[in-house]
Amino acid sequence: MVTVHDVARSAGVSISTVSRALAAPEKVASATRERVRRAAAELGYRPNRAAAVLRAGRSGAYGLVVPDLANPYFAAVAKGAQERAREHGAGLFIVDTDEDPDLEAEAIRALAPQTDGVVLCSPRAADRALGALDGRPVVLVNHDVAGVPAVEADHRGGMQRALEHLRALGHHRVAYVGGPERSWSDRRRRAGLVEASARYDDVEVVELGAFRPRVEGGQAAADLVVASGATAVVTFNDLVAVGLVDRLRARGLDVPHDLSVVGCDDSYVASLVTPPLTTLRVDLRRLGRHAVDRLVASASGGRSTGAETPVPDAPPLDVELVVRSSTAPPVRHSSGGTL
Amino acid sequence: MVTVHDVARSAGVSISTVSRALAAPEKVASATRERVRRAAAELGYRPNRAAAVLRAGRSGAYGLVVPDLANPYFAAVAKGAQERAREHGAGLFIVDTDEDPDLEAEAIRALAPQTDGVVLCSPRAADRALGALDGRPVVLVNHDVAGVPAVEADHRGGMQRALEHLRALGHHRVAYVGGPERSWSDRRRRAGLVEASARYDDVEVVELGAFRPRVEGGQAAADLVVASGATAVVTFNDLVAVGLVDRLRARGLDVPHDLSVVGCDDSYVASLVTPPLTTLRVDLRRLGRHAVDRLVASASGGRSTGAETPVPDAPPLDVELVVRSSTAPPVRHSSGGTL
DNA sequence: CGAGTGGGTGACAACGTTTGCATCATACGG
DNA sequence: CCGTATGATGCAAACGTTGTCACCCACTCG
Repeated sequence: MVTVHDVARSAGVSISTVSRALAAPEKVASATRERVRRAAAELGYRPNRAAAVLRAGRSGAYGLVVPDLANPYFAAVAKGAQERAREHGAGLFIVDTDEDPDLEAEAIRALAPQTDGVVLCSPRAADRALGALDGRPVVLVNHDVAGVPAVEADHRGGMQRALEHLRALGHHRVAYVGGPERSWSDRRRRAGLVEASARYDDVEVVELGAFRPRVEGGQAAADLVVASGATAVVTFNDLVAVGLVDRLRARGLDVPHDLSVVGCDDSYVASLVTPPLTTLRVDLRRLGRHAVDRLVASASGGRSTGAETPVPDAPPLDVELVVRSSTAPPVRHSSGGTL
Repeated sequence: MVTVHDVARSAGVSISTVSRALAAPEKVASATRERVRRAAAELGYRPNRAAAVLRAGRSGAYGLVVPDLANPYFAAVAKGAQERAREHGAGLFIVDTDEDPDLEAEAIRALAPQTDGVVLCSPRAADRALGALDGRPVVLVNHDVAGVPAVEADHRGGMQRALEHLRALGHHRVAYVGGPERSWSDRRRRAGLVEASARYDDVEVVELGAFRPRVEGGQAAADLVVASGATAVVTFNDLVAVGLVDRLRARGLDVPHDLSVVGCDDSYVASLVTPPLTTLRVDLRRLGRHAVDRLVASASGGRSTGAETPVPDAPPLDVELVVRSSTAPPVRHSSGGTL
């Protein structure tokens, strides 16, 4: 193993100079710096992370906690976060909690001491989670706790756009098929849609209860949607939309003619199913990148100044409407007058 | 921060005893062990990983290199690997190389010194990659290099099952729509199908060239498949199958009546599209778990014995055929006699 | 009853880095 | 030409853990 000592000997300087030349280049004369750099490159020196961590207290690695890596939503966030961490020269420990709050708390407890900060994505037990971190830098994704930096998508704006789209098509009664009861995202989306509808007096929103955020959830919701008399529906995510479409078809109803469907997330199933789904797209990769950026900012900022450096809250990420074939004007057939 | 010293003082023993009581319980008297354990728990002692790594040389973390986390295939493998690593009490650094061979080599170079071993999943540059690791434990997934432990799925058996299924339905001419040219998986699947067909003298396989392993690839392949005169087709993966079905439909052909389609992977799109795809399922999560198990085995085995402990090659994971609605007997319409 | 044995424990060195402090040389102002 | 300020460098002490070695005691066997 090549150590600072080897580099120092080869460059004819002391180990302190080597360390400084690599970590704090401005503190060393440029000639020396170059000599050290060359020697390091030549010997293939790679600083021992463990030693640096031990001495300096910071680890050069961050943590990311997600409920389910197999869910393309979180996979995309993880990809973005990983990418950005790499660009910052840091590693990323990814932990999949399998949606288990206990596992989540445990993961954080294990992660906290060996990382410089943790990104919590859609935490299932934010309260306990935050307790386990005692003051270590943390960034929340899809969650909100007073005083804790967070990164989020502009759900409100997205829902606004979805509703405008449906209204422009001529829909006046729109159902919302919600996700899990305790989901923060669900609350935001639901509220966004209701809020958007309040702006118009010719559109009303029917809120439908909690459903599993999967295909089965959509299947379970379909009959309620039909019974609600809505001509259009916005779902918690794309999978729910897929299940909804599936069940509607089984009942002989046609999407979009009998019912317009808007999904959420634009996960890649949205474009694959029949009909391709109109959906709300969030740049998840970017969400992950942002989260890491904020973490880096609060981690280094907090350290260098000593005092609390309140990293300014970033503006929420744009949510855009992707129009495909699952939305259309409502047909005014026999049931047209029932509303 | 609570250190061994604090625990030692509290338990009235020396730091060595504390270290042993926690790491090598059998080497310490049970009464002392209990006392130490209790003191540690009471103080909330958490060993400093960095210090342990620095001193002991092993890091308690593994690395996983995947080409694309957003691909559900790799996401599933990553999930399994992460899960198993956690069960082993280790962390997992996941690096997404974005299919870039350079990034892959760099990732490994960065990962190698700070982990106890690395899992390379579908490496894009296995040769360079392995060079970068100089002798550190490594396990390959979906790849094969002489002398390097690997974990793989039983592609041969899977293809055998797919072909038997199609033959039983009455197909005699089966096309294979291949994936990327340099893909190891593609070579295995292709060879598996050809090999299976060789067992029967009433079935022949038409191999079709390299296609992108995505929806577009399938769309591009569709016309060639039709022209080939095959009545059934097996694709490199599910996405290709989806693209294929899409283009066939656009041409007014029906799946499964005009052409039976078998996908690969049973990624979750397979059951969502219309018609739901018959496909070959691999338990990817298990694949990831196995990879980590083998890594742990070769990492600890190699260390404890000193000599090379050739971890026995694990049997390939079962690949099972999931029959849905994209396969059916060929119809003997006008073109029935052409073959 | 003494020597040998071995389990249990403590003292201490090392792991490779960062960093506060001391040192040295150089340049500048008086 | 000397004193001081300043910038560049070296020395050495940590960081918290593991593991080697030596030690002590109790027990056993001759």
